Amino acid sequence: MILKRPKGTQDITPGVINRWRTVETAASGLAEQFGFREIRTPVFEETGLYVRSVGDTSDVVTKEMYTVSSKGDDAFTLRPEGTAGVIRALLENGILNEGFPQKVYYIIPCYRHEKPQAGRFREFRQFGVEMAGSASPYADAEIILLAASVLDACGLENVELHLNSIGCPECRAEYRKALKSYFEPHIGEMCDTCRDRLEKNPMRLLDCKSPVCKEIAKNAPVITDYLCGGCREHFEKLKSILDGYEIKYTVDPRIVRGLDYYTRTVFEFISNDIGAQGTVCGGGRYDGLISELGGQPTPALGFGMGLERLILCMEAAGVEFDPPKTPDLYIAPMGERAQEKAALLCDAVRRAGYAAEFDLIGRGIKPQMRYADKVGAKFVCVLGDNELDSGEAKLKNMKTGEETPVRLEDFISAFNSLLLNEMFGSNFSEEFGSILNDLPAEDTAPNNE
RNA sequence: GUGGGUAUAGCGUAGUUGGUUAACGCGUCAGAUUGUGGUUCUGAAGAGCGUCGGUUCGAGUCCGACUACCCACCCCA
Repeated sequence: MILKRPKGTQDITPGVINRWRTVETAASGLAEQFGFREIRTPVFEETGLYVRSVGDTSDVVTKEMYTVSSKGDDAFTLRPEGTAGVIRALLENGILNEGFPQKVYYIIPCYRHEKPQAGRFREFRQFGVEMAGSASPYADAEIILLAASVLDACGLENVELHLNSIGCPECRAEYRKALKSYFEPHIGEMCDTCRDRLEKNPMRLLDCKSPVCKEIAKNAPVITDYLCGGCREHFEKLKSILDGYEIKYTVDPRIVRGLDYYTRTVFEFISNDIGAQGTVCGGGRYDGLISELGGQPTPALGFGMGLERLILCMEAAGVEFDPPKTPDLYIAPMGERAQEKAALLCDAVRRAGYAAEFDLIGRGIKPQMRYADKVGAKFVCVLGDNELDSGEAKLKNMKTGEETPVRLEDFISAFNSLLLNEMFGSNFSEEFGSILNDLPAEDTAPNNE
């Protein structure tokens, strides 16, 4: 009986790992271009961290956390999101004392006990960034631009940016009052959860999908009419910066976000191609979080991008992923004596910086050729008694079928020139080979990245 | 937590109104005269039809329960 993986998790098998490499290199590369440095924090944190940051009434905290007790000590929770742990780490390591702004990014697995569905998992991976120390709308624009750049680099064009401002605690209080007085007369007609929301979190009333509530919410007051002067100015400036970047967005007053720490700017990048869970990236500003977690009051903001959703979008759009790495050379030994030689030769080729394989299961020549073809080997070298006795073998170019004789004693330099010719043109090694041969082998080999 | 759908070899599927040794494609392995791949041809291995229990002379095909997965609500990445 084969055991099954836990519900809501997935295996990322070798056959699809290149999809992940594609998005991870795009994300980390762009983040670093924007001046974000990578940070890595524990997968579990003290439960209280999430209760204080994400919010003790949020769905994430009240019903989705994987909390474990550790030998009767404190309760720990598998991180349901990245921001809280990263801010904790920035505080704990004094990084916020090193000057502003601080900009970090991460690629991490997160855990939420939800019922799995298309684009929703119990273990999912996020690319996230956090920036601390800037209250400027240029900072908001900067992270939105970064997110848009990553989506763009992944070949996605049908992902829409939805933007909103939910104000600061002051103007939000005004807005809540307005919402309450608007909904109160209608509350009898609305669904149970909404009745509950009226007191606890009236902003969620706008989000309800039930037709009746939706209809009622249609004419509800919008937050943008209740923003205080500072918040309004911030939002207007952000929009004009985005216009300058020619980033398209729609102002969507219904975006309120389920994590309690957000203030002012909130945004989502939404796709229509991957089912009901279309939010590929969500983020915003959280100016109150750092002080909430015990630091000096410091403006901050960030976003999280769901990598499996990102990959789903790319698959739906037919985007080509970076191809997997293939062997530069496959050595096909025939017989015991040849296998010994093949093993040593293979080792030498790898030390020269190339990817190489040889037969490990004693197959005949034909299956070996098939294997070499299947794994996409660029060259094959057949090694049998003839080659061992004469000291000369052939390197077969699998694309052209062309065979080049090589002396086994200077196999590496011959292979080097062959590959360089392949990459840069037919006479490359004749013109530059002598220079390259004087260099250490490692420096002349392509690094295959 | 609520609702709907599906469940046949490693993967993707076919299995008519229940009836002989469960079929096909891909993949895997092996051959097609002697040491060379990608095409083609031939052959082989591999499931007893999610589990349990019913109905029946007889069930992959009908009924029930359970389980798993998928999708949707909710919420979010």
